[in-house]
Amino acid sequence: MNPTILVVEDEPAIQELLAVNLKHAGFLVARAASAEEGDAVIRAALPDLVMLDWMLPGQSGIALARKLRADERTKELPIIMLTARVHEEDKIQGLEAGADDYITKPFSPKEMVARVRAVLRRRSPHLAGEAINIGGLKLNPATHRVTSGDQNIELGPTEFRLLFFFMTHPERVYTRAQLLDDVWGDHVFIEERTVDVHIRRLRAALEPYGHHERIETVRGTGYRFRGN
Amino acid sequence: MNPTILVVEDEPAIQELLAVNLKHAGFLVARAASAEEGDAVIRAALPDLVMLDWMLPGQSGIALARKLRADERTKELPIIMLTARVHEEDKIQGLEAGADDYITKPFSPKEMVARVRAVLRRRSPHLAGEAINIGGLKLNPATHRVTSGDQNIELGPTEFRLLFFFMTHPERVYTRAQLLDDVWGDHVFIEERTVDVHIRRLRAALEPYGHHERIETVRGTGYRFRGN
DNA sequence: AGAATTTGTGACCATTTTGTGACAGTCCGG
DNA sequence: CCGGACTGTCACAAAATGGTCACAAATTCT
Repeated sequence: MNPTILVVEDEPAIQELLAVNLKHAGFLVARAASAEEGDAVIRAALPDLVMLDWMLPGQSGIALARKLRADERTKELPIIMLTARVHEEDKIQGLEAGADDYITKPFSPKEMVARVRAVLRRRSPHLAGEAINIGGLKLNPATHRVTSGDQNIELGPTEFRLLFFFMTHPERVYTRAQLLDDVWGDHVFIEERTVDVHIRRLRAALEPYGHHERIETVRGTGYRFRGN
Repeated sequence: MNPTILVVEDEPAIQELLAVNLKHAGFLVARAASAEEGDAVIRAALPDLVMLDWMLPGQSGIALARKLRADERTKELPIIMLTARVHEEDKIQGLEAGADDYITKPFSPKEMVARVRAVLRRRSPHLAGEAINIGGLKLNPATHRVTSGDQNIELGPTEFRLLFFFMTHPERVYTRAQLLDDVWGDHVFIEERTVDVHIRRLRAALEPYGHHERIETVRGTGYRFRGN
């Protein structure tokens, strides 16, 4: 359902930045810190798109791109190159190597995500994220907006992520632990009850529009978003 | 409730990729980086399926597979092998070792998840997250919903667990002690008559839909869920 | 039939689980 | 450096659930 994106980037901070924003946009993210590692991951499991840093320790990103294009199995794999700057000659090299798009640092996260969507859409339209509409409650991942009819619903960041997760996984019950894992991130140490509080805040925000009852409590287990 | 999958894979990036996609599909994921570690994990807590890399440092995956098949307690444990390529001879070895399916690298994450579901479904449908349907009474473990036709049946947590147990073990008589063990958990100290009360509550909840008579009393012994 | 067992039922209350409001720390833009 | 937005925790309130009990009803045994 959700596309998997492989991020090949040696700088931890930038890798993290990319990963967070992509996850936030609903993508699944795999990471690699070097071209070799990226190559290994790709040989094991084809992602839907590769985001490849131009400059990598050891084998360069562009070399990996060429290699991918040369292999029958990865010929079609979309590639986005990350570069400090694109000179004309780099561009030519890159086009040769077969990148589908470039993103130059520094980049805005929103733009980055938009580029990823654009490339995915070109390859296979259904992978790109469209606005989700469930019973009149609309969430647009691209514009980061939640609306009901023409009314704008203001949400804090966490509320937004929570609602996004629910709307992309309707009808299914999630425990507090699972929600912490999926919405907050794996390694955090947060009280499970904190989830309750955010559920409440989200409900309060949706309440004026009547959508609050979509978030159902499943006693003894967790919460569920009613998808119909 | 959600099936647990043990991933035995030494390559961190691939392990992560597997884990991310499996979690996303609603599975709980345990990890091990070597056959030995995997073995230990399995002995500590039986997962519902093992995804086993063919090539592992030290003891090979295939050796672990054989070992699992040889042990009475893990004889039935579904195994999916991850291989770089399957030669005919590997296949024979693998079949001997008792793998239920193979996934050859590179694989697409979506396909991988589909395979896992397929294997689980073969063993026991409800583990694949499928609803159980007995005579029009439907129980969906993923959404934690019980329905008859399009009517929603509200159940408390214990009632739900009890019904789940019955529906996954129809046609068989259970004593109160066995039910306490299986539905409540081993170590509890609860009056046996308490089971009767919950049976009654469950019957009451099912009664408006005519399914109450499925729960049959076997005098002098216990209860049975009629499976057809 | 009458007594003895076993199971069904309704009610009660303690415990557990969830909802809510408040609060203090952090982060960020101005 | 200030003020506002946002988050994670707490403590307490509200709700629901769960285990028992006492008694009724049903079944079996003499």
